[in-house]
Amino acid sequence: MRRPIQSVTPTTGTAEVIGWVHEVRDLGGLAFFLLRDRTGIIQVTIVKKKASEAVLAAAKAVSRESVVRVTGTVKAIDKAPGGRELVPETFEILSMSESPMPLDVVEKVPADLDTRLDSRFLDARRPRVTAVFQVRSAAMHAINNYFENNGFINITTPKIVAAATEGGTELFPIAYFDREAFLNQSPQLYKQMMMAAGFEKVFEIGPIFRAEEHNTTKHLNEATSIDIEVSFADHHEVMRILEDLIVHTYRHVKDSCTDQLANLEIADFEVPRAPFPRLPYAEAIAIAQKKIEDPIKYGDDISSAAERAIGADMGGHYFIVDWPTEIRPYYAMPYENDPSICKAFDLMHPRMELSSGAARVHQHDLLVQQIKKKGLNPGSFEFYLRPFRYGMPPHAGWGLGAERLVMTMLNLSNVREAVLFPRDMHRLVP
RNA sequence: GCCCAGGUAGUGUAGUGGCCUAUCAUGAUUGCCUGUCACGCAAUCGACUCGGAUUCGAAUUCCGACCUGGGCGCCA
Repeated sequence: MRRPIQSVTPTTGTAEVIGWVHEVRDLGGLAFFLLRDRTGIIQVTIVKKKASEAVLAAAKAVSRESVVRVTGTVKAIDKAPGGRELVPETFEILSMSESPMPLDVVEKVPADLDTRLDSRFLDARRPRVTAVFQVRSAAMHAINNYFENNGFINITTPKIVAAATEGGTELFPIAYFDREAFLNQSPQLYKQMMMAAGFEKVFEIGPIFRAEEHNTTKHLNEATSIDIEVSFADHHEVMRILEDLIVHTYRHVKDSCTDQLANLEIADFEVPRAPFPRLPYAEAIAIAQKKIEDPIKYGDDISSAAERAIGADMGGHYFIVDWPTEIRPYYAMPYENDPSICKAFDLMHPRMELSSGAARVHQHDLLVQQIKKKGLNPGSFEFYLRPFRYGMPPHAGWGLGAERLVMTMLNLSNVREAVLFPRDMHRLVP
């Protein structure tokens, strides 16, 4: 029976392990092989005078990063990593690795991100890369659990659509039989339609596609969006859900990923404390005006430089609330007493935006009016507008970028580090 | 899309007109080595993105293409 390497202790007795040959140190009469699986590393020690012919032959033939099965007795020994080593009775090569390798798994020599992504399967053998995706997995698990435990219905909506969700962003056109279709930029319209269906609380975690030619460390052309929509809720309520979810997710990662965080050399993993400050847009602009060179004024989008300046001031997660209606999508609900601002918000990490959401317009006529104001044609949104004529409840929701959440949580320098196979302007393979 | 910086062995780098038969590390191959843990020692192998131009001479200068990184813009 194969054992995970981590489970082999000084008192294990005999063990079978299967893993990749991480390093080889041949001292002459004595040779050390480090074997790695996703749980850890164990030293296999061969005393050449005592080992069988078959073990010696396999050990001589094997190359680094080959897959081998080793059975033998476990010896407690202080000098070995983990306080134990395996003395092989059998040493079998299951799959030889070619050499040279496209990159150095052991990380004696660094590799550029581009080189790493070209050989992502090898890159991901590195413990610190594995750790990122184990943390991502744990975070997504926590998020799914949170929704399931709080009465949300998990929905799946189409990624092939006929028209843009919001205007503005560029879409990827695709051939749909004899028609043109697009990859969806957001589940926004569909999750809103499920409010009219009476689902009350829905969530969807799925891919979104944007054909923007952006070339930055925080944008992807294919990303994972965590979306919710809640009936009879306003923006305050969904902000509370969002901050609660963030705290819950951080706490789960902190509790369940101690080894991974150690691998990533994150010693001071802090769970943020809710409630997060609510910073009105107007005040955010005022902070930015004081701190950055570039002119920024009320009514502008918040630039990256402004984001960072305000983030430095706030020091942790925070919301920017009460945005000018003009710079938010048509479905954001304007305040009744001052329609020039709306019930929209962004959740910010000091480094960047993580999420945006709003209380939505649920009145058909107001929605049509707002669509027109944005210079869009209500005719192309007919499928979306119809539900608003037959009893659409008031509702609110948000979308949260999964990759940015992982990126900021682990302080990764590039969002591509949080995606196995990133899609950007230059990368379509692998 | 714009601006800046780059493209040299499998990987990461040094080299800004001749001293380059191109540096260093890692790697691979071979040999030696019984406690390594970035093992050590010795030998060997392996590279100037492509096309054009300038020049007696180009990895190095110029032009073009392609590719990469960072910043901005666009975008949530």
